[in-house]
Amino acid sequence: MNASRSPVRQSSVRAHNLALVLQTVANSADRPSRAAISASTGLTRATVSALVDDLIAGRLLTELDPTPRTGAGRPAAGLALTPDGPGGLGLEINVDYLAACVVDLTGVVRHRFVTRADQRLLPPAEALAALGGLAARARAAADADGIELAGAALAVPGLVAADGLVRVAPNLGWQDVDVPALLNLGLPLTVDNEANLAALGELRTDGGTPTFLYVSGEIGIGAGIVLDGELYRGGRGWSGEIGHVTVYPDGRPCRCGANGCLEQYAGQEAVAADPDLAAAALGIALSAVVNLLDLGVIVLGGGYAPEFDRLRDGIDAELRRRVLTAGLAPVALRAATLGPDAAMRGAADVVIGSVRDDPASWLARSRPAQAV
Amino acid sequence: MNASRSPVRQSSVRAHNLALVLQTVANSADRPSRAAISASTGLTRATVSALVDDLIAGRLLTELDPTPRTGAGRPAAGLALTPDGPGGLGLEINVDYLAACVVDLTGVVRHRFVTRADQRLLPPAEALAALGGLAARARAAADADGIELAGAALAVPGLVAADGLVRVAPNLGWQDVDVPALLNLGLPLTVDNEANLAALGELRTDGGTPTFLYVSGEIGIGAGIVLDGELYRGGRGWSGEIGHVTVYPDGRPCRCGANGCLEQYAGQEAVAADPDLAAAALGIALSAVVNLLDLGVIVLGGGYAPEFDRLRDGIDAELRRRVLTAGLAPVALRAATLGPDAAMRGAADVVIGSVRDDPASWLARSRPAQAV
DNA sequence: CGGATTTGTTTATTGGTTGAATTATTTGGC
DNA sequence: GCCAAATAATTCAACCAATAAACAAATCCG
Repeated sequence: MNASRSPVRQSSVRAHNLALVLQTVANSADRPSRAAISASTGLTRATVSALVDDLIAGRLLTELDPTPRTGAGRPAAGLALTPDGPGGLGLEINVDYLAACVVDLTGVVRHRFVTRADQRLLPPAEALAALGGLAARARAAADADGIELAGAALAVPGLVAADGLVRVAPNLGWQDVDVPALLNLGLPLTVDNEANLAALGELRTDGGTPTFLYVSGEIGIGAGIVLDGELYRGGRGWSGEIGHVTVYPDGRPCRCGANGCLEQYAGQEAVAADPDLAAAALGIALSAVVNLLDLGVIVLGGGYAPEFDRLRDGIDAELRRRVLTAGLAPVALRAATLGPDAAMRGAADVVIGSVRDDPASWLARSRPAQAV
Repeated sequence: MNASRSPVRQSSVRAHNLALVLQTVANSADRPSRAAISASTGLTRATVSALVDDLIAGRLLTELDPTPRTGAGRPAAGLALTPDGPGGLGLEINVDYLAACVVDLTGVVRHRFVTRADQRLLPPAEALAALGGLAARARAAADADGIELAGAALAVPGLVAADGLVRVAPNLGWQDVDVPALLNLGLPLTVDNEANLAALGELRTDGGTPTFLYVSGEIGIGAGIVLDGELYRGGRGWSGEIGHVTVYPDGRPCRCGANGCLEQYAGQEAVAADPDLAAAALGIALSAVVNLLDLGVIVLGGGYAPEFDRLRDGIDAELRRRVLTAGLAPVALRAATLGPDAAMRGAADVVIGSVRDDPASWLARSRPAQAV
């Protein structure tokens, strides 16, 4: 148990239990009743009722008239997340497109906007201005649906510091771009690495194992490490740079200055040129990850997903050979289920996840002008 | 915020705040007063007083008569951890010795017992029986000091499953040894990998950065990954197997069946034979770790500690070359401060850490026979 | 010696969960 | 068709723990 550094007051108890109830509903396949929530959380029915009342009043839950249950006794009222409560604005900027989407609390993509254009030619401020326009359209669409955006998150193909400063995004040609200063949406904005956010997108859609590695193969190679349902960002937010893990110490020179980086053997071009070489290199690097972190599941996304069948066996062979515990428990390899939208979806999920994880803060917000 | 799966009742609030107060005292360089604790935690003085009363009654804190303070106003009563409260029993079994120690709540090693003998010749049951004898001596010594052992933890050089089952300890010749069944001390027993526990030992003594990698070079090479002050054990508890990270894909064959594992280039023999080669190989593997996990500190322990000066530059060179973010923030390399006792110390620290992190459970224990 | 100052305790209040009793709404048996 | 059993949800008194504010204790300083 890691006792965090802050005191707990009674209101924290309520905040915690509100989150507990909301997440129980969210993670439930069916529509649980108050009594079912009480049974599965250990809270009293009375307490659950009180909490649910708050969540309904705050437009996070709805009671469904048609009760999906049978048996003897008073029928239960099914509870579910509201599709017309708060929503998340997911944004992505990448080499050849801009994208925005609105996801409601239930996780459904309600609106999706994409602009194809080469972003490498533009100064960051212009690219972000264009993205701001897209975001405004998304926001108008959300307003029309009665969805109040709780925040926005932006996926960037680069290293992002904790405050949203993009230190370097090589394929965009960006360096030290202060995104929050250039992209003011009037919403709380989170900026994160695209592989990180794509990993979170996979987490939410999969629903299965909460601990896995997501590897995205584009021009560069990035990875998102999800441990116990949470993204591991590292000390400075620069985790997951698997593209620069050394595979062949004296191998091909990399643009980063080192030799034999994975990126040179399993980047987009390399995969196209020689899938077997790419698979072997990936297998070597992934074995290192599994030996270090004891992950049971690896998800291949981005450009790897469509090539999955061509890569699988080659990767598997290396994993079986090089992972110390491969004999005790095999490593599962899967293709990502989300397509190219993964990062944008993950970004939106981060926003709605923040509401689902801490509904009390959302309910307590100084209610902003509804649908300006 | 990760809302965990359990409900929070009022008693949890108290449990949390008890831990908060106790840890505030533990992490304080001086002897804080109730008022100082109140200021640094945000709890009311009245609340702190009530909590401190409980902790004193439960023999976790003591009030120090000589108050180390000056100024105007009523003098404060200094608070400190009691040296005669609960203690931890740290155990270690390794290739050529058995060891046990008693550490009190303040972190001081009160007693230490070591038996040198080759454990590879013995069946596991016999080795554990001998360890049990050592543990009994340690317990008697603790009793004589008025220390009530809160539990025991055992460091083993091998893969340990969550329930204490040692799946394989190659250098002991163990396979599937059910340690808790063979070593009944009448105390809660934790079994963990030696590198993991040594890492925790370093964490407690260092007190500095809570995120680092501890690498221990013995016959095999193990690593403990400490993230935000907590050991990362991986999905099945088998994290940190850095010894089998591939360094040279087509290199020397390893006893694990793969080729080019770090262990073949930086194990005990390899370091002795060619320190430069070992340093380069370590540097390559450590670069992979840093690229993946964004760690800022690496601690070299075990057999590496005495060789630190010979290894440092070679490792550093590879890190500078191969870590993508080396230019943005350098990686700090350090030798471990704890000697060969690190794992045993870490084991004892785990026990006293469990009391410090959750004093409420300790206070609520069905008081066992004192000093049987 | 008396005011200022800081520490620690006492007391009434508040917020939030609990448990038991109560009300509500269905199924099923006679 | 009506009553018993069963299940769902709400109401209400009790309790637990933190809070705020007043109060008591112990020292320094002028």
